[in-house]
Amino acid sequence: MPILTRAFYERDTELVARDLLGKVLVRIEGGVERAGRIVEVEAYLGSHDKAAHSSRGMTDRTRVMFGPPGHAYVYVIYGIHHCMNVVTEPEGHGSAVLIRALEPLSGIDGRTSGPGLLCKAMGIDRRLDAHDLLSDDFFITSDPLPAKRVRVVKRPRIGVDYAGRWAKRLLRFYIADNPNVSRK
DNA sequence: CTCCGGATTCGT
DNA sequence: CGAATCCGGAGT
Repeated sequence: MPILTRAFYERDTELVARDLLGKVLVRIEGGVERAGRIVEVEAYLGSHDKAAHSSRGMTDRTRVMFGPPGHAYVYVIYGIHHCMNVVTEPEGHGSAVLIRALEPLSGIDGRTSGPGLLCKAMGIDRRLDAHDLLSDDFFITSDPLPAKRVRVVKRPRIGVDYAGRWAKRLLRFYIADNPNVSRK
């Protein structure tokens, strides 16, 4: 199972988002391995994207988004849940891909359809913010099985109605007919 | 320092 | 449809 390289992440964010579908997110903690196939993502294009956290400039929280690609950007939402992103494009761009749903593969207890739910099921929290995904305990690999031909659905991103015209962009991607997608 | 609101989820 | 519940970010 080859781990995705820095070069994979250091590309156009929409391409990375699309290519992450079908890849496998792995978290190993205390000898326990948890893994899930990525079936739904959203692209946040950079500081010009009004729906992206980075559009408010670099702050303590968003510094990771402006950092080098291939790192996790994990933040707390509504004081209750965590959301996980992977940083994309060259350092300084402020772009990332939000992981929104997984198909459970191994070691997973609980639901994985939704950004907060999958973080809970995978044991992902703020301690993993800024964690390098080119590491041996938290990474993304390509599918160990032969790549399937999947149809990708494009929709507006969820929960960003405040972002004006950016709310209309089709930057949410998911695998068609996959039952683990958070919503149709 | 205070105040506001959120890339969500769950229960009514 | 409203509550839960914390913290980042903006303003004083």
